[in-house]
Amino acid sequence: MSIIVDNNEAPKSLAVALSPLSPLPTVAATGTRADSVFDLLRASIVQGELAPGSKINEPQLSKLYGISRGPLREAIRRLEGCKLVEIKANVGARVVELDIQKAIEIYEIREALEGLACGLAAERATATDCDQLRALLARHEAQIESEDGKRYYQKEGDLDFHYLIVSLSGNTRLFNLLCDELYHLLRLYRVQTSSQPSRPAQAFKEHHRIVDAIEERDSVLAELLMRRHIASAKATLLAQLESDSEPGLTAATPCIAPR
Amino acid sequence: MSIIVDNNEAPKSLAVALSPLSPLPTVAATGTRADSVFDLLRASIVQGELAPGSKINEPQLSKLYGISRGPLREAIRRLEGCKLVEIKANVGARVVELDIQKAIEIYEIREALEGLACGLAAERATATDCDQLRALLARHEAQIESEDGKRYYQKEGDLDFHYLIVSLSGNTRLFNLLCDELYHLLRLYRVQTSSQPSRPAQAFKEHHRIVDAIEERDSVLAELLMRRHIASAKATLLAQLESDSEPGLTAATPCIAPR
DNA sequence: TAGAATCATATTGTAGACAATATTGTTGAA
DNA sequence: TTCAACAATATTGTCTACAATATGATTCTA
Repeated sequence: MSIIVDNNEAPKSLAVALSPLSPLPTVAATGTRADSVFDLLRASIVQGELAPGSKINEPQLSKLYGISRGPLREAIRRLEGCKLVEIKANVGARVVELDIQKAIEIYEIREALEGLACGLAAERATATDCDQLRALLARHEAQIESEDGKRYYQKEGDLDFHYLIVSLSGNTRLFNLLCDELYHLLRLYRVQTSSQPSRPAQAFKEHHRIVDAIEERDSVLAELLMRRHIASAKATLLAQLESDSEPGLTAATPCIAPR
Repeated sequence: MSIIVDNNEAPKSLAVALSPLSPLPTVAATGTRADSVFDLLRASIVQGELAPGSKINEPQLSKLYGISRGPLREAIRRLEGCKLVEIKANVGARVVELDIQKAIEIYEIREALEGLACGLAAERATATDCDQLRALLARHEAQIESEDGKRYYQKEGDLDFHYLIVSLSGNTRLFNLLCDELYHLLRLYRVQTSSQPSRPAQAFKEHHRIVDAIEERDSVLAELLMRRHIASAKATLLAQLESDSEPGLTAATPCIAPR
């Protein structure tokens, strides 16, 4: 069932590049065309290849991916469910436009949900789970040495940590909510503010404290620390967005617009 | 904003009865067929007309609603986004099966999110907003007198209150998350445990205390009270689900399966 | 020239037919 | 009788074509 799209620019072939972003193995394997294209489109949006605010042109994309508009439209509906595109009847879909207001809303929600997740993780994590957390932090410490690793840590490594915590919460709906929806939006923001100095060292320290609390089964503290951690991240992001907002938020984004 | 449920069996015509459940006016007006059928299907699922676990048969439903499978499939994708159906590739969609585990997960999330919403509402609510809340409570008090009103209060009036609080939070994404997704699932649970004695008087008292806190701009207290309120509701629901679980949760549901 | 109405074009929404896959029932052998 | 392989059926996945709507350009009028 290999599908080969041989155009040079923009999105890649269906088989390759199923978002190297996802730390957890997604199904994919035997999915439908609609599923594959959903993954590809999501990756394109999240990586900024489809610029925020840009139009989703169905005939164009269906030609690009080599599928008909039927499954494409289903994929777009799923993207709508993830809040990555907005659909207006008889007009079509556009990639979501990010702004400071939306960032605030997302981080308010994230703070509540990850606080919950972290508290639950503290109640439910086994010794093995804690080992896993420590191992992840050790890896991050190593990566944080090099400049490349630092950049990775800022971009994806941080999310790795949060993925793991959320999965340890044992609440699968919470996991889906955060990892299948919110985190992809966060990536979109990170692409936009890619020139950040950020605060990897500080974040790393906070991660350690959070794991301490989880190991001690202190769910109240774990929740509190995670909420603070996210509040800090929010402050950092907002500061960057505000400093960028004058020159024009969307204009500054890397954008390979579909012709 | 009266809510009337007047259908006897199964889905209705496209024009009529676009889910009388939604307290807030949804767009609908000029939507596509896919939008209309989405609303109808969601109402059918939420009201238990399409039994939990039952198969979504595309040719059947497309004939029933008088549309082709294209827009129907888009509607089903949207239902998947709301977690009301589960889709397996090459097999199809089934109405979600509710169980105690899922109820726990939903209420854990709800507690965190509505706690957040209530805290935000306390920070942001204007005097007019508070008047609105008081007025709603007064109406509920009147309704709670009669048996019919009591039943209404248990079923929908309670959600009215929560809708209002969430809308006062000023966080539109939070509003969508709760009102467009979670609350519909809650209704599904309520249909299943429709024989409940419940605790309307107690809930009413708690609502009043919550409004007190919001009026006093005490966001920490408002969050705390809301979380407790939902924790109580969760305990009530779980007790009912457990008492029903022996005779068979799904078998006991009212179910008018599509022929 | 400015604005409104009209027309041409492009894009979305929908329908129906076909292909691919899963499900069900049947037959045959052990 | 039971199990497995196979065939028949039903259902999902996909494609193509057409209808409905929106968008943009053009023309006409004030």
